[in-house]
Amino acid sequence: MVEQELDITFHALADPTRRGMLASLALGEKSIGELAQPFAISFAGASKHVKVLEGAGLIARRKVGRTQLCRLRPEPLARADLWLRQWEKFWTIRLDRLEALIEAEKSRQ
Amino acid sequence: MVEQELDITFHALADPTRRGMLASLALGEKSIGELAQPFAISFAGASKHVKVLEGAGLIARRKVGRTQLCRLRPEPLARADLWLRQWEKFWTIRLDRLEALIEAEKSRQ
DNA sequence: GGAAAATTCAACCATTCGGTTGACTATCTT
DNA sequence: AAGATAGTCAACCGAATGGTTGAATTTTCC
Repeated sequence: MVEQELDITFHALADPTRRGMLASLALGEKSIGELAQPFAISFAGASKHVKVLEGAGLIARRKVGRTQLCRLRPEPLARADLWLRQWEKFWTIRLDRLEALIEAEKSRQ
Repeated sequence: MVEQELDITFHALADPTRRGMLASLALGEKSIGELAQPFAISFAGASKHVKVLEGAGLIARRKVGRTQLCRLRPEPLARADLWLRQWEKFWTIRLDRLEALIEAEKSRQ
């Protein structure tokens, strides 16, 4: 069953809009509208993305009046990370170089 | 550009057949046929999965006679892990519990 | 030289994806 | 009671996904 969880988690993470929403939620609870706002996307579109994230267990919601407040649920991220760290031994030698490279790219942009 | 790399990497990882192929490659170089064998899948189907993995930079190939030998390329895994570790602070408190839980599940099965 | 093996390619298929629009529901505000 | 606001639902669309089959290609083996 762990296998299928990874399917769902990695699929949820494979979309830049959804990763952006998670990043936004890292700063605190957000409504669907607030999550949609940075992206050129309809309300219904955002609602679908939120449903995917919820289906992956990456967020939870609570209703406050007419708005839905979403908050981050990090467990699936931890599981995905655990899976990725299986492979650590294959890259550790080069990870320092990689980290520097990503830093360089970030500041170049 | 880092963003799109994550799209492609996470998408490649979102399929159990492809993750299985990576696991198989962790033990050493494999031909397409050897990669296909554990899965109830056609040769051409396996070839497509391999192409996805290659497109994500997760494997490289070299031709030896009429067979294609694939080997693991861990860099994209390292990048994905780097991204996931951004979120570490959201789960660290509970990671020990999670790790135990996954261990328990593994041995229960 | 000819058969067998390891792949790839092209065409096809059903399903899913990410997006839209428009109608609907629920809640708040006035 | 009448908007306006926040969100969902259902239907649709085009593109991509994961799979197949069958023909073609390259290399090896006899």
